[in-house]
Amino acid sequence: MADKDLNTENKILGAAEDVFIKKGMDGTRMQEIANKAGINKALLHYYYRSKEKLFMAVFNLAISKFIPRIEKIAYSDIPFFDKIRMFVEHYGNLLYKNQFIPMFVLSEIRRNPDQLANAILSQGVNTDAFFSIVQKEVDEGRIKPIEPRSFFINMMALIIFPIAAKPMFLRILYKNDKREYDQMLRKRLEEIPEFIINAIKV
Amino acid sequence: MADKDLNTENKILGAAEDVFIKKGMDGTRMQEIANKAGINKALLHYYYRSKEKLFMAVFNLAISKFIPRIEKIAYSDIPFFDKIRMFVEHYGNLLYKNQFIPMFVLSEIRRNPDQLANAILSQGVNTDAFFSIVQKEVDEGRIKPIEPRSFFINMMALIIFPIAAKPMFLRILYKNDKREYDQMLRKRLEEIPEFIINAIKV
DNA sequence: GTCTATATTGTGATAGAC
DNA sequence: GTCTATCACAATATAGAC
Repeated sequence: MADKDLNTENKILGAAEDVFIKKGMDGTRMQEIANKAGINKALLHYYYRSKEKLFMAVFNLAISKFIPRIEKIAYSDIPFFDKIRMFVEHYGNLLYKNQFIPMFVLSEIRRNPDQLANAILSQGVNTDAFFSIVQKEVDEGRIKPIEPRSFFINMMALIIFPIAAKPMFLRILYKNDKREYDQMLRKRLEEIPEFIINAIKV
Repeated sequence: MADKDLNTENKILGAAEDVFIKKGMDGTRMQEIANKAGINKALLHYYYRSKEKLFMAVFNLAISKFIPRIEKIAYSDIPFFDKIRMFVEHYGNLLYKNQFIPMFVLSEIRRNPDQLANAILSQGVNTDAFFSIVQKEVDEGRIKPIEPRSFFINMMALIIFPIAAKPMFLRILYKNDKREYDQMLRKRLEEIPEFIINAIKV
């Protein structure tokens, strides 16, 4: 972050990403962003008029990178269970490498649900592709009856929750052993699809 | 809240619970608590010396009410799968009736992990009872091999995540229809145990 | 115990020199 | 474009009257 060879605007955005995503809107100080970017507070306001606008730039950037893009996998020509495996592997890895993202998004939406949910919707989440293939599996009797949205929520819960709740589970169940916790998270990426498949197969 | 027949200290604590649990430490203003309690700011400091101390009172109270107490179910004399059903039913209902609790706990632990995880640990979470009965089921070949902590996390994920992420899923998947979302949450309490049982049964 | 008034501090934002 | 200095306001906390 804040590399010497970036222009000032990008240095600011990079530093703002770091701080906002770790600490959230309310927990972030403009001073900390300025320090991390190697400039002073006044320049933040020169490039982005307010904290709110800088935050929205970071939020929209985060959303654009971390919204699940499932159309490609959904419409690909592989068996349904392999689609599950591929999605969990792909999306789980993305979040594993960016572990602060889930709590960032959840916290900010809790703080300001209407505006920020709209920010997500306006970037075009496309879950319909996923829902229709799940429904088709159900209709054709290849998996147990399940409401596609519930199924989606189950899958996201199993992927996201252990990352979002890491600060808690790490201390309460794993004696603050970060290495072991991350090992568990990686192992989950293989176990979750099988867990799900066993749960729904006929 | 702030009923006329409560003494001042309890009026304050009740009002503080309402506000802190919805908005978190950073999002809460002492003025709002005072208003909701029907008193003025100075009295808050008379009873609780600082915002921090008032917050800790609320946090510890929340923890004492919402930590899962699994020993009783774990050691009861019913089949393992019925224990799962009973726990999901019981704990799920508790959180369903207190839907702000999960994000409150997760957010605050993210903000201040060491102090607040200790606050939880010092109230004595007892997950060992649960872990040992899961391990026994595995050892005796009645369920598929699974690490007890992973299993616990899966179960908690399926119960908690749809509540914690409600502000997001409600708007993105349910067109802001609160009634339908709550209906889905209640229905899940019956579906989750079967989902889990299918996933692990041999 | 409860109030009003005020002190104190922190922080987002702006003015103005260079 | 970038800086220093400063403003303006919000929020916690305290003093002191009753």
